[in-house]
Amino acid sequence: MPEEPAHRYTAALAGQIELAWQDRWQQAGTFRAPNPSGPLGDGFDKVADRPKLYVLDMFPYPSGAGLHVGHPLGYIGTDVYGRYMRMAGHNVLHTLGYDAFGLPAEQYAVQTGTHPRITTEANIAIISAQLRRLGLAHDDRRGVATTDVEFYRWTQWIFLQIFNSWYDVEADKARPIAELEAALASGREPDSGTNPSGLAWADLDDVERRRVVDAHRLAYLHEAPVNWCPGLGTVLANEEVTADGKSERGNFPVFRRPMKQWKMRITAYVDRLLDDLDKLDWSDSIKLMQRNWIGRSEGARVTFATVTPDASIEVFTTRPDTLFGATYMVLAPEHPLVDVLAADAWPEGVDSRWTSGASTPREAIEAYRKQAARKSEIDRQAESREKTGVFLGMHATNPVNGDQIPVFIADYVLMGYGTGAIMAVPAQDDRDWDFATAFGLAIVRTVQPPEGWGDVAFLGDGPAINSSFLDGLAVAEAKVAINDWLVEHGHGSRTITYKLRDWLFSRQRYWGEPFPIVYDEDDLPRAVPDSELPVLLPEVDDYSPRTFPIDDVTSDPEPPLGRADEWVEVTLDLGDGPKVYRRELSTMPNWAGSCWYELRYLDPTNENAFVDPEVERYWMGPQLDGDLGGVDLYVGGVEHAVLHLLYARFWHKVLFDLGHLSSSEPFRRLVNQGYIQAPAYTDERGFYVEASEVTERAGEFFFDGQPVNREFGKIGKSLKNMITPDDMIAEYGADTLRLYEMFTGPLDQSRPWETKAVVGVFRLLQRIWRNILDEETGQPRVSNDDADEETVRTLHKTIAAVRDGMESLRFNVSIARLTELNNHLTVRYPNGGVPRSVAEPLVLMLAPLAPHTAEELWARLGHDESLTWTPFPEADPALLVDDTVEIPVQFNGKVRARITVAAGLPKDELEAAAAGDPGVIELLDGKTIRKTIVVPDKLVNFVVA
RNA sequence: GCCCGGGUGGCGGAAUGGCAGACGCGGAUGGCUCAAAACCAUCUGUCCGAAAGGGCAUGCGGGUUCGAAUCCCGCCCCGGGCACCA
Repeated sequence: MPEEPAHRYTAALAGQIELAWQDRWQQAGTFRAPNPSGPLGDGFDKVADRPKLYVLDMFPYPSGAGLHVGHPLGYIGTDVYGRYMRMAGHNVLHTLGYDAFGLPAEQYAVQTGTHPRITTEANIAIISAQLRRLGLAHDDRRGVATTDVEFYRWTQWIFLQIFNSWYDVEADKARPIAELEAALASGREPDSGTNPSGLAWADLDDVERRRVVDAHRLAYLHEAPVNWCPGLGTVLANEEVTADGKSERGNFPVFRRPMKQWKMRITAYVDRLLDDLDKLDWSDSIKLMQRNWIGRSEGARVTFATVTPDASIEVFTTRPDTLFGATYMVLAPEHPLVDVLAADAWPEGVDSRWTSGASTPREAIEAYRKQAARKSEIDRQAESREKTGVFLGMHATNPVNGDQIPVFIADYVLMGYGTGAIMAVPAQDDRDWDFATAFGLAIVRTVQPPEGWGDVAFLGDGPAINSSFLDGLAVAEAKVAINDWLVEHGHGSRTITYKLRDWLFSRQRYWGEPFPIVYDEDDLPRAVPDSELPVLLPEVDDYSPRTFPIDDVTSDPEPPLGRADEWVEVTLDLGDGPKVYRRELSTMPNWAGSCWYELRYLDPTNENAFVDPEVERYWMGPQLDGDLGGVDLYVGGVEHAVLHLLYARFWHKVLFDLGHLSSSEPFRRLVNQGYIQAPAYTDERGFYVEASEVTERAGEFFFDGQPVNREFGKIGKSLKNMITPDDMIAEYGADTLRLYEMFTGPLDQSRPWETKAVVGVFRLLQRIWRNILDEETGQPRVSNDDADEETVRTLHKTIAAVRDGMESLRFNVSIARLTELNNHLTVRYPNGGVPRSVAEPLVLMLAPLAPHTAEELWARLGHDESLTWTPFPEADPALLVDDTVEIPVQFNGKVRARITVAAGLPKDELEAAAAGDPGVIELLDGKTIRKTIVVPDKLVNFVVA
């Protein structure tokens, strides 16, 4: 029997309402944000007097699995905020595109032969349907994908801007490379390290000059160590390499070796990337992560002479004050000096621990390098690991005391940081201590540890000892003194180093942006002219790179683009007549598109520029003195705290330097949303198993009959624990899903998914609906009577609290306060008749959170227009304060009584009222008041004995 | 290993130096009903107590303060990142 009232708020009704409103919004173009000019400029005059607001989400990768319930957390958050701010009077720009180049589509293509574009477009279609169903207020004209030809054409253009630039340290900004060429021609010295020949510019031939210029560019070719997997024919990410040095796919050996790669000179920007952090509205934790990642440290370079002339070892140290305690040295196994320095034979009486049993140093080095090449960097830095290494059979001279100290290679020293070599001071460094202990090396303390310090390194401050002229100085003083000494005697200099390395920009893959670069007969790179853009990704019949015998370390990769024979060679006229050139075969990394997509959203159809300057200035330009400009609110996962956010800041600054942008930072305010976590399960081997097929018996978890371990982590394919929004929408509707995700906690907090708790917010919508509409007829059951004073006060307190929650992105509190208001109405008006003067603000406050339901209620209350542009209710400050307040009276900080007094009672009167209260007098009997703390409107605390 | 974040009832959370546990889920009891569901009402941190009332309680240990979930120090556990996953 269908007992249910015809107009009750059910999942079916919610679904109908939602689809109808989504169609209506789309037809009306409700969420289209007009630009100040250009093709998207229609209707700007209507919003010209509003402040602008640019809200941005980190865009999704269109994975084949579609969206999971974790994705929309941020999207709903920005949607609620954007809708609220629009009602609060702003011109809001909000849209969403796709970060669509990437490995999964390519790997699928390798396996199936399906073109990644087909897979990607199908995935985008699925995801955009999922997103549309959430009712997000996006401007549908702006949602570009990084794989669109008209998008990556500009990614290539920006690459060329970077390629055709150099960093002028004097001017502290990037400048066009042509200006460098002009300066070099008129006598400017090349930057250090860019002219290995040492000859004057006039004495260089054309090719040598081009090499010098190329070495200045912000995008340049460089030998960089990578994980080379000949069996797969490609370079792998550290995460694709297993602990024992095999590829995760295929289980082939992986070798760490240098390879010629494109790099981006992000290190030229370190100081600006650091300094400008101060001006950004980002959380302190993210700023700290970026600072630590950049890793600026002040220290000294110290030169250690060896018996080989012209082959002294340069080290960077942050502790030059400990130089007297340097009892040995370590080079990274890949360090170029290793081959130069290594002795031909072991010295007489060499310690057997130093040789690893090899008969000559070179033999030991070769074996050790092989072993080190199989380890990941994370592994190599793990402090817990046992220290390994081999002796080079030779010594270096400690410049301060002339001691001959042995030189080793060891994998705990990395080529990528500092100079790739260290002076080892076991007494003041844990890793050096462990190594020295294992190899029987001398340990000399040069900082006095405190009394009773154990048999371990001492990293703290204390007076210098065993250090000649430094003795007695504290660490900071000793650093200054030794630096002066090093400079004076020509053994070193004060320097600053950074952990940040230049950005490795090449990928030996198919599904990415082709480089707009060709090589000439001298094998030097040349820019493809802007008029030849885009360089289209060619068709190939096989998406995999050429593979090699699994232990062929030395062969060079042949990326998939090499299979496009007709494409690889191209005839161009680069100003010296038509010639045949060979194209760059690698593609750009996935990060490239995400470095500038926020700019393209502003002007997605522009064919003449990546963005129109006027449009960019309107949406992202600096607003006040000291403001650097950028997106007004950027929301995304904290996993992008360093890489994406640093790369995007870097590109933005280059474009700013070259005069293409008015803003010098891309993201003015950043909020990291939390994760929705879900249980994931690993089997005995540590591999993830499909979470939906795991069963629970008596608190234990089983997969396919075998016990598995439960952990909580990010939802997604890698943990095999997908939960999709589609099921939730089918069961409750999109507004309920939106409310649930916003209700489970503040936006920046992670939370576990709990399907059975979703019903709570569904009931809230149902109760609001019932308080406003008759469930039998669907007609309003509100009255035009005035609300009573308590209801009016409750309404205004709710408005203030809801606004506060919206602005601080703590929507859970806004929802709780709306629930309280609605509960109050349910009790006060059990038979209907909620005053319209309360019902309407309630609907408007609900609108950013549950827009479909709110629109429907608003329409049924008799409004023809969408409430999207209706002003958000404002609280009357006079109604926020009550006439009387209840004050807790504490004894020694514990509440013992309560008194009710007039609000705003001054301190002395409040104290008198508390002391005069009969209950308090009784409690005070026999006690002495030592002190009284009075906080008006808050509490009274008697400190008694 | 290094860097960042988090830990409050059975569960999600509220309170950011001033009444710990708002709001919701779950649970209990009652109403309505022939009955069930739905709905409505009341209760629901824990221990002692018939009650009144009181003790304990915000991962663990210490500290600052009249007063600490909140600030400081040390530890434990969980999550994120570590440069070619996105």
